[in-house]
Amino acid sequence: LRATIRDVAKRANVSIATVSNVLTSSKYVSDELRQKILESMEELGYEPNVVARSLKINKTFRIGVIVPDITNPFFSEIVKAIEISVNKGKYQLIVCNSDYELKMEIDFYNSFIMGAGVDALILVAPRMTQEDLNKKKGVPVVIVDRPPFEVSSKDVAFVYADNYIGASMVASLFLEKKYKRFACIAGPETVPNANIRYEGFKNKLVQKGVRENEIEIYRCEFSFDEGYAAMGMLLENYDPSEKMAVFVCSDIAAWGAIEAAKAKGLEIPNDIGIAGYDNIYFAKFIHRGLTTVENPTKIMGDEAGNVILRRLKMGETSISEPIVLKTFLIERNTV
Amino acid sequence: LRATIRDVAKRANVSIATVSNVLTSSKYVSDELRQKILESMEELGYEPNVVARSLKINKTFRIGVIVPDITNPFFSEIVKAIEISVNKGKYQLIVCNSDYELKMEIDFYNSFIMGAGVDALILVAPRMTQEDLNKKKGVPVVIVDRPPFEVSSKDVAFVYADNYIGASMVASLFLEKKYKRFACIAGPETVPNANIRYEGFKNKLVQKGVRENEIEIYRCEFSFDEGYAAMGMLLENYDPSEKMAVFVCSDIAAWGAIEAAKAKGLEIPNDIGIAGYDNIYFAKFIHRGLTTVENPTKIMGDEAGNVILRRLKMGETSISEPIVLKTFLIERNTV
DNA sequence: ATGAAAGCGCTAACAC
DNA sequence: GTGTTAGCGCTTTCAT
Repeated sequence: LRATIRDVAKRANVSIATVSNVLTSSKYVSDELRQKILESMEELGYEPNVVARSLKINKTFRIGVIVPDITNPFFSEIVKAIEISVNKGKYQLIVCNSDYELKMEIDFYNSFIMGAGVDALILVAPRMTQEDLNKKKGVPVVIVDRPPFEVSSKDVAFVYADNYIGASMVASLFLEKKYKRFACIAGPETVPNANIRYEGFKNKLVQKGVRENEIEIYRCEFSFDEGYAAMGMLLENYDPSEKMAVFVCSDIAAWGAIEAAKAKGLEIPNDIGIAGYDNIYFAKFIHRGLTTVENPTKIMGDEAGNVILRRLKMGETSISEPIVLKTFLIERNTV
Repeated sequence: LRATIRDVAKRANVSIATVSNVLTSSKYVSDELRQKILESMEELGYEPNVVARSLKINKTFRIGVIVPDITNPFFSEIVKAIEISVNKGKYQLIVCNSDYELKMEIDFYNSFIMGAGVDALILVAPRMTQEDLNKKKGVPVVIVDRPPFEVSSKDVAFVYADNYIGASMVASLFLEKKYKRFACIAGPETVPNANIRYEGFKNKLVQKGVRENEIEIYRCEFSFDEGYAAMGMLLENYDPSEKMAVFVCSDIAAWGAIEAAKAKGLEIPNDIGIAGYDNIYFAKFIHRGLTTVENPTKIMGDEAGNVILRRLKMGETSISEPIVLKTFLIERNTV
């Protein structure tokens, strides 16, 4: 059995309070006793029980992270950045994959905000409605990669980049490169940013004279496989001479789309132009460089962690204004 | 402030024991009272405090996972599989990135096995020495993707595939394809499997008549960047007519190596053959298909979770024999 | 069927 | 400087 603070106290002939004092160094303890206590700990192989401490001080030093799929590089980059950021404050991450499913996401969310097993919660690209979100109890939450909205609590923060203008920049590029037909393989309708990207893309095109009903739209999940499948549908009767450019909702789906196009024998960007979104680490090696839009995973994760740390360590009472990050086009070789 | 079990009891005019009984459904409670209690909970927005429960029952329903880098697809696939597996038992994952650093790994390990903040621990491709590992206290640990060794505790399990024969299969393929020169971009010497892969590769070659001192060896970390850099060194004065084949320690490093070769204008596999290891999800799309060896992430993660669940839920007292998984060559287009 | 009370391991206020 | 003690929120005997 694991030794407790009592065992240490007994062995060192001191009270448990004194042991606790050397543990937390909250009070001065004479060198003599401190030494004896340290020895006793050593001999007993004692380590404090973090659960008991958590109960007492009402802090767990753990932060919940809900993410659609850790296997998607975009998300794993964010999670990594969050971890690095919060490690500065000795916090650990409890990460949950919702598998892109609303129901799982909500289940995780509810279990976190209620059980009090975490000190804070970070939601990455959540799909919940505003209403679900507002069930929030005591724990501070920060929402990453989703546009901000009115929120009932002063304890919800947002960190994101403006996807509308990001998407409009790819529309401009398509026009500049003289493509004749346009399509968007958008993300799921349940994802706010997916719709925003589509809108930004479409509106810019329309504004420049493209007729709205000439802009094709497809939908797919943010995954390689679904990007591949969506492109397959799009290509069903496509003639390369039409010079089409397609904006795919995310890099990982764009990669799938590219492979689908290649499988059909198409040359990129000559037979078809393809742009992604996110600028994941691997993007520069996808088909000699995927043209995409920067979505700063490292900065988003870092800022999310910072917001939490300020709130938790420095006791900042209400949470910051939405943090909006820079976005820009990354021109490479697929458009 | 969050409501406690006392508040609920008071509001429902019952004792806290009765409230607890409806929470845990460990004892029969009359419908009348149960109803009243449920209502009170609803009205107060009560949810049990998981920390207090953990302290009492000495279970946290959390499992620590230490992984070199969640951003590496090989590892994120494993973590995902572990999560899916342990979710069956309502366990959550605390994931820590050691950033491939021994020191961080050991620090995380120690903090986990001592603090008792987790019910079990999963180490993915750890670099610790046997000695470090044996400091283990009470918590069960399972070690994934590392060859088993004698261990002091009966509470350590192993899940892995035989990397020695996996690597020897790529050597055989190289020979079969009539390559004339051979190199291995191995992983770090601190990683047992990195050495085993190198040995398996080299020994097969030697056994088939290649002279040992003709097999070049380079070392790099399991990352894209380091694979790229290592290949850069190897290529410094390489003449394509020499028909070299290089075995890179992991798919992600192999991808880097491939990009480095492409950057030098080399054609793969004509000017140089490259094989990886792991068969990550993306492998089939790296340069029209990376030739590699299956390292079953899904199965490893799943089995690791199962071992833990059996130990934790079914109270299986000592832990299973090492679980060794199938491995096989995946021939694609880079060799 | 329900309640009283002990106690999980720790921290912190208070007393000496 | 050190010790005594209450109590964090829950589960679980043991009475009744």
